[in-house]
Amino acid sequence: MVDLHTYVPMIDAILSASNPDEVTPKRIRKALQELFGINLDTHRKEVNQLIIQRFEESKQRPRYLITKEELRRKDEALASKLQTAAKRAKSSKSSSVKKKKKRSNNDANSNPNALNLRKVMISEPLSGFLGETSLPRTQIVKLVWDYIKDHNLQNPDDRREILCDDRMKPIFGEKMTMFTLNKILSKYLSNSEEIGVKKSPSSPEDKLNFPEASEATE
DNA sequence: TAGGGTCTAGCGGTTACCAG
DNA sequence: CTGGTAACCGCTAGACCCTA
Repeated sequence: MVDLHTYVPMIDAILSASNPDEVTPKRIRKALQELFGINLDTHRKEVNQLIIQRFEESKQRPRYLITKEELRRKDEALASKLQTAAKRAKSSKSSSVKKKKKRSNNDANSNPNALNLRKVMISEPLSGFLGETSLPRTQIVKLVWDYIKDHNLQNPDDRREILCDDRMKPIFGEKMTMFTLNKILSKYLSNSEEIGVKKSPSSPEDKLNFPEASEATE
């Protein structure tokens, strides 16, 4: 039985010396193997868990060479990677489980939906129309619908169609359907609070900007 | 065969309409 | 009455393929 805690000081050292954008549990494990001349493959899960644990604790310790903001961002990035690694390790166990087409309600409920919480920047003239410069997307849609109903702008023959008034025309045009509403809205909404905000690595362009995001998981 | 890497569907929120 | 559909978004669980 290997006492993994023997390697804690070295894990800490690697974590503190590593670039959070590049470090992964796998890389740390491999570094340990090289440094100590051992094979940790049979203890992979335990080692990964220990690395994640040390990472969490390392967040409590100060680092002086970078700014607080930089530190916060790097920690968030690494935390995200390590958490994803932990999730994947968990989910991989169920790979043989019968496929489910839909996720359970429990899963959905345990995940606060980013779409509902994340604020988007509203550009002119929509911001003038709504009187807000940033709101969650769902709230923007709701506000627009409130306005439409308050002013009775739906086509009585086809209530999916919206006949825009003078205030709406510069933004939405003469008329639109409830489906194109979202499409038009998206023209005036931008991501997000700041340039370079963390985006999903799932799109091709993001992979270019965040190449490590797709390789960091274990 | 386990686990890493990549890809994709579904989540929530809004509404009205239509088919079963 | 209920569920599906339509538009849009970022994130993530889960599926699938590949590698060691």
